Amino acid sequence: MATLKDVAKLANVDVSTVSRALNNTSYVHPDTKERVYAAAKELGYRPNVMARALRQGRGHVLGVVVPRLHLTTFSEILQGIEAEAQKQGYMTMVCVTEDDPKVERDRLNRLRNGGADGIIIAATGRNGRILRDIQASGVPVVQLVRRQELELSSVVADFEASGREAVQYLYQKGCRSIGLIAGSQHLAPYRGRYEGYRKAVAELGLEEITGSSQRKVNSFGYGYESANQLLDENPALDAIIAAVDVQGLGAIRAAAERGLKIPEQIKIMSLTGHRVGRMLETTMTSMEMPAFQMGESAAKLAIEEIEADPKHKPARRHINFATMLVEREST
Amino acid sequence: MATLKDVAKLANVDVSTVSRALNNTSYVHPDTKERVYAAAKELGYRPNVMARALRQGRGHVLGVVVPRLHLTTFSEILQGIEAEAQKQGYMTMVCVTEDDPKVERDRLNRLRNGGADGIIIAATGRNGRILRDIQASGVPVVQLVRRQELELSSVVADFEASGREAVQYLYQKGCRSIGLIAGSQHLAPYRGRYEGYRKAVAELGLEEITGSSQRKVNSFGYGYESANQLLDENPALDAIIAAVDVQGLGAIRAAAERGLKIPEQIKIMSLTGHRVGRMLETTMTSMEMPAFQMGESAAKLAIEEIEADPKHKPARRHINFATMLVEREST
DNA sequence: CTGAAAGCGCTTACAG
DNA sequence: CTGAAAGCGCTTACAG
Repeated sequence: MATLKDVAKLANVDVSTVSRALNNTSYVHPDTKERVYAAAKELGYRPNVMARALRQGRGHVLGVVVPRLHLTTFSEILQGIEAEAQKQGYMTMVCVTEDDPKVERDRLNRLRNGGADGIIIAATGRNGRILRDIQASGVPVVQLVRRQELELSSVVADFEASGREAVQYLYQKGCRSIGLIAGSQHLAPYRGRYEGYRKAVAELGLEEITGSSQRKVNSFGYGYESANQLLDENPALDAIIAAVDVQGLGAIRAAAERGLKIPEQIKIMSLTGHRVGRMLETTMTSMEMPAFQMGESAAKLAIEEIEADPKHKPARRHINFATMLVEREST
Repeated sequence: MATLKDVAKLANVDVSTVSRALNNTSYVHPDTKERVYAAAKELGYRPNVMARALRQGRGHVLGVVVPRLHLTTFSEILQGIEAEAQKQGYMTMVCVTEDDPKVERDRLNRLRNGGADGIIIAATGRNGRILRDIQASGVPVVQLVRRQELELSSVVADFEASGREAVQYLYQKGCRSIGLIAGSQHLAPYRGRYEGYRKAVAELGLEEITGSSQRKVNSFGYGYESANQLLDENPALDAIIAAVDVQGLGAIRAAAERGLKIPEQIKIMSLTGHRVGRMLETTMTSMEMPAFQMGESAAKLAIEEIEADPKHKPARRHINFATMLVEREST
């Protein structure tokens, strides 16, 4: 690989001149510039990003830490992050934790040692101190979907509102016995959805009916088992709200197996649309969140903070995206 | 951030000794070592990965280039890559191209300039020369899912066999008019599936019936439109094979809208399982590919070649994973 | 307008 | 067993 030195030799100038010419970083005589360009081209010169990164103290890398990608909104969010990163000249380093705090810690440590200029994370909630440390050391941290630490910027969807609106919508559709597949209360989004559900149900004078399962929370099995539990214990149930799409799929399956007609006998909807809802045999009503945009937004926040003048770092920001009811056949 | 120099000063030794002690790279007196460790700990020293990368000419980074992630097997494959990368001390840099050759070229150029030690790519097929160049320049390239260049290592599923076996399976189930949602013939996997289909149909003396659409190939809409076309043009159709799951969902939807009973009146299956097939109201038979393992395998190939003695680089390898028929309710 | 020098933070032959 | 020096490939004040 040709280096700056090789180009300099061929163009008969100093490496510093080559650097300036190639980066347009200060005036260089047009003739010289031309010679430099020609030499660079002839040698197929490509700047070494690691050297530049070391020198500038910035590698133009965004670290992204998520629990999972497959069949998850994180895959769509990640596409949004990557798109924005591309636009701004950043690369995206991705780490999958499976929500294991130890794995998370390892990856964070690796990322902070110069691997990433900023970190976007859907955290387990067990490494809060490390995250605050990282932020304090000058590497901005943006929380994704799960807001665990108030001191760190975040991009989330309004899960509480989505829980509330779902109940109101179903009530207006005539439902009076509305079950919620609640999910893990350790994680902010599930907690938020439950809060919204709880308040709306109370306001409407309905009974609170929740179901859960021992399975992995973001799974078909979780939805399937929880729905069966809800249906077993509440013969009058006329609606099921699932926290996420794959749980909703499980609930649809459970209802279908019992011969319950959707939506006539039971209405089912999901609080987090993956865009899978519209692809089903019976398409599923859901509260869609703008996942791609949320990714872009998180990337913007991180990059803005990375590139801000160190003396005037922007304040922490919490961005809350509204979710939108998309009515389909299941309700 | 504390540097080696700071640690050296505090421990009263030279930086080189600190480096040796911390990396266990040659004998250091136990007492010295202890002092170094203590100093490093006290300062919260973390090695700067960029400096190390520049010096060693290797950043322990794997570049992964895919067309898309959301609702795609690539998200699962990526999890496999990332898991193997983690295990071997590598980070994963991901680039999403949307199958745009220009984006692909840009990202590849960025990756090769020191961003990545090896590249795993599901390529558009339009940047073959760049890929061969990269491989020639010492950065190994592994093709993923789509084998476009014979000179480059690859990890794929046996798409041709999956097409063939699907036809044989449906034939044995009694189907005699089997349609294929073919997909783009520019891309190796679709071509492979079609080849398998074509041969099997010919051997069995059946008619070749294919459908397509103008929509984005890996989409619900593509499957929906193609299925409608197949059903319109072939009243006797008794089976539809979709190339990928999301197309299969579209086909199921199209059949359901026409009031066709699945599987009694029409059987539907997919040639590439995303694990979505088992979550449906009518679960979908599919040829599942071991996506996670394929990711691990691609990462292993790449890392092996990265770390091989430059004098004895391993030969190119083509790994072909068998797919497996998973029978469900749709057939 | 351009060159010479220092330095980003490491690693690694080379001495001793 | 450890230190001093060179160097990975750049960028960027500092002169002139």
